[in-house]
Amino acid sequence: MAVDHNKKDMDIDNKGEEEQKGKPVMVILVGAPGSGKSTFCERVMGSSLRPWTRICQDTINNGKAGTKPQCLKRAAAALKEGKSVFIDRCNLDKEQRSDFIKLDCGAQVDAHAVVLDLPAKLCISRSIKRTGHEGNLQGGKAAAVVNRMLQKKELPKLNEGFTRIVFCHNENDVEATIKAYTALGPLDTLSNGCFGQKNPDAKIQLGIMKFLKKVEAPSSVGSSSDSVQDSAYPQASDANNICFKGTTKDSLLLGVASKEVKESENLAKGSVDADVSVDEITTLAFPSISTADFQFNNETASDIIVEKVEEFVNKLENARLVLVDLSHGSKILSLVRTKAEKRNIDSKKFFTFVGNITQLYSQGGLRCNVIANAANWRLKPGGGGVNAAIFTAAGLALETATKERANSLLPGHAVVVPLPSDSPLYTREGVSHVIHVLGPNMNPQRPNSLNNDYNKGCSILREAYTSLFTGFLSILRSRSKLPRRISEKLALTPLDLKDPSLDPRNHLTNSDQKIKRDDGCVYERSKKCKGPNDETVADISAPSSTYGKVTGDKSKLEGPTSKTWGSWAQALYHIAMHPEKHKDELLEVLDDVLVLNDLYPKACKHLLVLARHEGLDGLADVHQEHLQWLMTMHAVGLKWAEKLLHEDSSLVFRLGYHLVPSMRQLHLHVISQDFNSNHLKNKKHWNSFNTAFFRDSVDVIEEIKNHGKATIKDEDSQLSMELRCHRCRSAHPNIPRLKSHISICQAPFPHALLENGHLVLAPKT
DNA sequence: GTTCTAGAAC
DNA sequence: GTTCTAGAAC
Repeated sequence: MAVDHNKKDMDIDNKGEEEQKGKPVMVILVGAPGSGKSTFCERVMGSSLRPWTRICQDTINNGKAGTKPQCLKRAAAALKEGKSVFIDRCNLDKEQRSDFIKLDCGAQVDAHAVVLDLPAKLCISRSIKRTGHEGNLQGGKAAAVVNRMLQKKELPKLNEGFTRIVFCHNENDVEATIKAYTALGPLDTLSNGCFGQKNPDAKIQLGIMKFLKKVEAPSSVGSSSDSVQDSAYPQASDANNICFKGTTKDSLLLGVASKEVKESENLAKGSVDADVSVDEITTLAFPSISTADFQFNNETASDIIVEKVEEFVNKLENARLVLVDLSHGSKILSLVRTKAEKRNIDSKKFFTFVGNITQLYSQGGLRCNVIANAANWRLKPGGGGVNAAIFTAAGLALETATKERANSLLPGHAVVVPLPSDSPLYTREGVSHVIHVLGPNMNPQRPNSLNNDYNKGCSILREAYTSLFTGFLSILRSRSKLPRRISEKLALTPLDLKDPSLDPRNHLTNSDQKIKRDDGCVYERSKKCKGPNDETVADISAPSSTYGKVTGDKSKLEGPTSKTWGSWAQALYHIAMHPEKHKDELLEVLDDVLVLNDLYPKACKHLLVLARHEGLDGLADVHQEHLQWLMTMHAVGLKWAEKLLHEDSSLVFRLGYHLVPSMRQLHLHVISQDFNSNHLKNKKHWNSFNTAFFRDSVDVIEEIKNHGKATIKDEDSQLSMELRCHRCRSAHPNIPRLKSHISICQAPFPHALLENGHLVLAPKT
């Protein structure tokens, strides 16, 4: 099975890069005498298409035993020639291995470890039986030697410098690994990661395997006997069975065997505890969002992942991003790996990794301080897959900590949750933060699927990764107390410096994020984002008298009040996030806000003041903690109104927000009240500036001060109201007639507008 | 947000 | 026949 996957990888990798030369690989075999290292090499070399050299210390000296430096020299020479090498010696401790890993052979060479961690009993009996073994370790001496070696055994870890480690505990594992290396053509690569390490927490793994079987194509799930992928998650340890059920008469051998098991456990545990406090590179491990149960197309998803990684990777400084998948044959990993290579994304800053996201350190040796969870909208455990695994591994601490941050999550959004130090995920794996992120659902079997609407799907998936990576950046910022540089200032809002817990982006209020759910864990989107139709349906099916009784059922059918943004609605957002790319369009660039002319002005003068704050899309997102933002925007808007009044004192300005904006990113309109513009064409245009749909900036500030949020209601009815002159309030049948009226109407403005600073006029002279 | 256009309103 | 609106597509 592993072989099949590799072939698939190969197909993808080779597209358009036929002429690219393969990279040699160094495979360090790790195992006691009698574990089958030489046999392993011979089996692979016997039918491999890749040029291999076997470096065997027992025979390196003209057929006699040689020294380690001889092996090193020979290995370097072979690698320089482009040959792959097997280091066929015991390599049982870290020090023995490290010189080979550090070997300088001109080119970049991946170091793999193949650990033949077979039962000691088996190794010893083979050593005893064998005659003519190259190392001359025969007969009764063997037992004592093997015993001694195994006592000092130190299992390899990825942080020694390996890109891939495979543990073989039985003959089936060995066979599968031989197959994988035999099938490794000159241009192929095998997945990075740690495979087959004994697993202390089999329950979670079984759950995940079950989940994978449910959602992956049947072809990707092999029989457990011949697959490297499956051998990573043994359902029962054969090694243990042999050790403890062994019927050997030799008590020495039994003692060796049980000691081996015990020791390997201790090693794993001890080393983690010792290293957790070491401050390593900050790393975010994240699963592919939406491609499992939510069935987002792998090809498209991989494009988006690479696109978003590319966008963020340069902002990471010393931090790294790692895309993680459990399955060795992961399609998404191989797609992303290929595309990231093509785009020359720094492989030190971003790489893919096969492993369980909840055991990256203890099982894979990869330290990740931050992990992303493919969460469900309720931010609750369950469901299966990554979400279930993370909540299980992190314990109740994560649930509690999550609840403090948010109660729900919208597709495309993320929430950063610092992990309490009593969580096992913190103590065992060194994970300090979990970022929950929710992607789009394309699975028609799940409630509220996007029904193959990949326009929406893609934009939500993009948002999801943006939110995830921005959340990660906010953690980085909160860690380093260093002042930000200019470049970061351009990309990030001031709040990013603060503790992520203060970042309003990390909080979601329930009130404006009502999301319907079904029984499961999956976010449910109403088919139409807005519209009185939905309300009507809900009213009919759930009359007001029974409203309260229909709990959690039809009464919640309105769906979310928030909406997804089409690609056309992102223009202001892009400007706010990357003002440096839009210098020509900007009238003013400040730390917190930007000022620009509205592209389609609805009056002689029509400016926008844009908040440079990720996650503030419209009034609905504004809360108490954004008050300073509103004040700044108002002050800047006022300054510009006054500036324009200075140029033309006949103008009158009004400052305000649209109740439900069409364009993403909170923006304040600064608009002159002549409405003399060819771009003002329809009822919606007019009403959006001349009904309650237009919320005066001063009123919004008051409302946020007093109530903590803006009331948003009747937006649709406001937009379809009859057309009335904003001065004399006369009604007009259509837009042309209204426009001809307002061009001549000289009536004073209504009192309400003249009071409390709603209008900005030139000072009377 | 705009553009396009069918069909309603005049 | 022309003007205008409103909904879909982008």
